Amino acid sequence: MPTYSPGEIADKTGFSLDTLRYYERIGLLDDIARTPGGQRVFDDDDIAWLGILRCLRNTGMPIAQMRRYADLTRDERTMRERVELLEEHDREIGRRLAELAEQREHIRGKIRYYRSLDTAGEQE
Amino acid sequence: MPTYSPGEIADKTGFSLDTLRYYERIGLLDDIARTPGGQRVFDDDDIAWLGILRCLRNTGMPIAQMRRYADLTRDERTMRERVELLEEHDREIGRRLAELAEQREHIRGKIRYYRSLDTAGEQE
DNA sequence: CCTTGATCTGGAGCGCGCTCCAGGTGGCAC
DNA sequence: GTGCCACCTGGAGCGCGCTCCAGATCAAGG
Repeated sequence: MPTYSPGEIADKTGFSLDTLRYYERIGLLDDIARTPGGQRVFDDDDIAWLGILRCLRNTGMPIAQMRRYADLTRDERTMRERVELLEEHDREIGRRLAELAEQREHIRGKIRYYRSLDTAGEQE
Repeated sequence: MPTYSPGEIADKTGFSLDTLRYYERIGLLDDIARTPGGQRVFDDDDIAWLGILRCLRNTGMPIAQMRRYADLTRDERTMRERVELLEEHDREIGRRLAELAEQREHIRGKIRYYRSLDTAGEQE
C-alpha cells in the first residue's frame, strides 16, 4: 500500500498541514502512522477518510458532529447510529438547498428590478 | 407610515437587538430615525432593507460585501454596480447549490452502503 | 558529515459575526 | 410622581475553525 508524506496529503486533500494536525488533535483523525522519527505517514485509507471529512465539512456539518461521526466509526456496532446521523445531515442539506434556491429567486427579482430601472434611465 | 420600536423589529426580522445595533455601527443600516430621547424608531423601509440584508446573509454573503452593497445604495448612479454585485452573488449561490447537491449524492451513497451492510448483518 | 527543507510540538493568535455587560436614560401605566 | 421595562452607549468577550509561531527534530542529497 502506498504511503504519503503530510505535504503530499495536504496537496491531495486540500487540507493544510495545520488543519491535518488540528484534526488529529481534536479526534477527527486517529492512528495516523509514524516513522520511527515521529513524522506522520498517511495511506489510502487516511485519504478516503479525509475525503469523507471534506464532504461533510463542505456541506456545512459542524466539527462537533463530525467528531461524533468519527467516534461512531470506531465501534463496529454503530451502523444504525451512523445512518441516522447521515440521514439527519442529508435532511439538513435538503433544507439548505431549498432555502438557497428560494432566496436566490428573491435576489434574481432584485436584479430584474434594477435592470428595468437601468433600461428606463437609458431612454434619453 | 407606521413606526416600530427596536423590540418589534427584532421580532419581525429575526435579528437580535444587539445585531441591529451592530449593523448600524458597521454601516449596514443608516439614518435610523430617533425619538427626541434617542431611542431608535424603525419604519417599513427599514424593514424592507433588513429583509434584503437577511436574504443576502442567509445566502452566505460576507458582511464586507453587504457593506459594499449598502454603500452603493447610497448613490443613485450605481445601478450597474449593484447589478454586478448581485449577479456575482447569484453565480456564487449557483456554485454552492451545485456543490451541495453533488456532495449530497456522496453522502446518500454512504447511507446506502451502511444500509446494505446493516441488512446483511441482520440475516442471522 | 553537513546542509536544507519538510515536519514536529505546544500553545498563542486571528477573523468573522455576533453577543453580552455595566451603568445609565426614556417613556408609558398607574 | 413613581415604577418598571425597554432601550441607550462603548467596549469587552465569545465560539468556531482554523492559522501562525518558536524552537527543535527528521530525512534525504551531495
